Amino acid sequence: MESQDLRKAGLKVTLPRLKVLEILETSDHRHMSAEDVYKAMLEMGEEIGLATVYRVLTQFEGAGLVSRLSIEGGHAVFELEDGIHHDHLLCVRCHRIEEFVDEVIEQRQQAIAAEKGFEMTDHSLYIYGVCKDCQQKK
Amino acid sequence: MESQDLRKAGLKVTLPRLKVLEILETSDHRHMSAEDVYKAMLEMGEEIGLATVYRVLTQFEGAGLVSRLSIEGGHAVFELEDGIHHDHLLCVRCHRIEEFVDEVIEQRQQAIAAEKGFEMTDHSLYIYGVCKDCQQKK
DNA sequence: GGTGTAAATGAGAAGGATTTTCATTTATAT
DNA sequence: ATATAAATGAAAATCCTTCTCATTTACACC
Repeated sequence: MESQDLRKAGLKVTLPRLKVLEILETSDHRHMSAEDVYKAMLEMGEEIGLATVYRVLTQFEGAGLVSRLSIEGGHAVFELEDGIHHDHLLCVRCHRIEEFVDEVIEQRQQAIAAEKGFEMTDHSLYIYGVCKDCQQKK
Repeated sequence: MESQDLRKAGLKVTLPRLKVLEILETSDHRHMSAEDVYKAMLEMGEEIGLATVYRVLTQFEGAGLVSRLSIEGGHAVFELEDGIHHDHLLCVRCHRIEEFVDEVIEQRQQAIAAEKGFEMTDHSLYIYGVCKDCQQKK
């Protein structure tokens, strides 16, 4: 019942928005760029403009429905927000993205911010490496 | 004796390169964008093209003379490489950048990569917050 | 169920950061 | 001194993303 989520966010319930949500929910990939979503829409036979995809994703981000990852050097990717904070591991070969949660790191970050007199608002942590599959393909 | 560093990196010793190095070494700011370096050059009375600044900084990065930070949403900033790995804290108000080293986090990252079967090649960690000065200005 | 109005859309233009192209200049090995 | 490969500057090109603006649509109200 995603229409409710949209209404709650003060967004009208439109086909493009519903379809973008549907794609994020049903795609094999939990992490998609705006371009990925756009292409998936076209393959689905839905008309949409790339600008609308960006707009909708940005609004969803504002509404807390998705999170945006700003990956080093590249374009942003979006993931459905599940309410559980996590960080990311990225394969530098196949670009696969995995998620992890680590309480020790979370706490150390808080401690470091406090030491430096910062009021921490956010953080971004990416671990880059070669995933198991890609190591074997070598 | 930076000419040596340039030669070691297989780069010809040119005025633009020496001047960019000089600016990075003598600036009050340890972290500068390409634009910052470009403006500093012009203020110094040195002719240079912005493209050259980008090229030179990228080459320096390749040579291990500088590191590039890819800050969320914005442009890249560069810092002289001192051989000591560190991560960064960024003030979201004044954009001040501080550095920190934390062994606990480093080790946890290694452990997480190992758990996930990744061969870790790199990582990027930014803590965002409001610095002490900006908290008081509030 | 119509219908006015504010919000949403699509297409293309614009934006900002960075890279590329290419003709000209320069460093350096010989 | 000089040949040659590399470096430079300016402008164009690129990439991702946002904006503009004319047109369409959702939905509150009658």
